[in-house]
Amino acid sequence: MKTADHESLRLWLRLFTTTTLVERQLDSALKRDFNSTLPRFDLLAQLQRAPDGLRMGELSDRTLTTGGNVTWLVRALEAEKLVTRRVSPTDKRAAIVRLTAAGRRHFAQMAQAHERWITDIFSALSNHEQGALHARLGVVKDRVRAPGRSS
Amino acid sequence: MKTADHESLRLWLRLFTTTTLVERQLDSALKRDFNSTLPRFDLLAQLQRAPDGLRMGELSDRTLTTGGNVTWLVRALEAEKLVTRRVSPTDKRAAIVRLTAAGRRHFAQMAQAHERWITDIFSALSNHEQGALHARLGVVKDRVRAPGRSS
DNA sequence: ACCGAATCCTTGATATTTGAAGTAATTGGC
DNA sequence: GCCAATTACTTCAAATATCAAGGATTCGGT
Repeated sequence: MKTADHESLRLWLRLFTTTTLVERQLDSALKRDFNSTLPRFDLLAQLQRAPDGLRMGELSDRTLTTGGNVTWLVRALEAEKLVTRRVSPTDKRAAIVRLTAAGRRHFAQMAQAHERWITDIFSALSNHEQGALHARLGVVKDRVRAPGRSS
Repeated sequence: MKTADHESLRLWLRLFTTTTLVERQLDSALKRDFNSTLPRFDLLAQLQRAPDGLRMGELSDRTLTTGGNVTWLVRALEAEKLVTRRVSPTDKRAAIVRLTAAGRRHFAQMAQAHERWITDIFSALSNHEQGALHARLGVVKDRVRAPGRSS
């Protein structure tokens, strides 16, 4: 009984711990090599997937952060000329954010290193195992009812 | 090639997303029902496992937060009479933190609800699948070289 | 015993995130 | 077309977290 009862709890603890550890490693590597952070990287990654740009709200959904935070992040990235904002022609309330050419270049470099780090970390698992993990996590994720984000 | 290349990336994105979603759900449920937070709960959980108490540094390791933050959290919990601190008899630099009786009661209530929430979320997976997930995550976790934390 | 190095924590400045409230613009039902 | 309800953002204060620096203490070799 004891084992079965706490199985989920142990799983959650491990999920949390593992994710946090990976997150820190990535974050500190981004800081070290690019003077950036994971939230910034995440935001830029979303933008890169969207050649036509994204609205603030879409960024907020996809990066799983609050609107206020997106405003803050975008302001900083804009100051560094990595993104631009402009008012949507069809809805004056909305702002559309895009990568600049410099932003694309900068992101491309980070993405390459980022992928190396990730691949290295997860190379401890076979491709097949990674697929299984991905699928199982998908089941859990759907159960928590996710609003946005692609994957 | 494309699929294989980005397999790890997709996995990491999903790991991150899933964990974040679960984390939020738990955090807001703790706030709603107990006016608490996940970091507080996590800290109390570590203390409960340690009847003899833990030093600040041990708490910091096990909860994966910085020392300054542990100081802050413990100060708050102490003000609520949920934990006590005393100087270690063998090392005057160290402070030993313990749950109070009230802290134990309070934690027990939260833990019960917490376990229900977790069990519910992960019930989407069979016991066997949970075990497999746990094992795979363990492999990843070990690879990232974790310093502390039990599970 | 003594001194420099390492350890344990706390502090204070900073950075980041959230959450609630406010502003502007759009929509939908009359 | 008009107005209340909704939506998209921004702002601001409060909550949290990090990081570097500093004080106290202990440890290790001599």
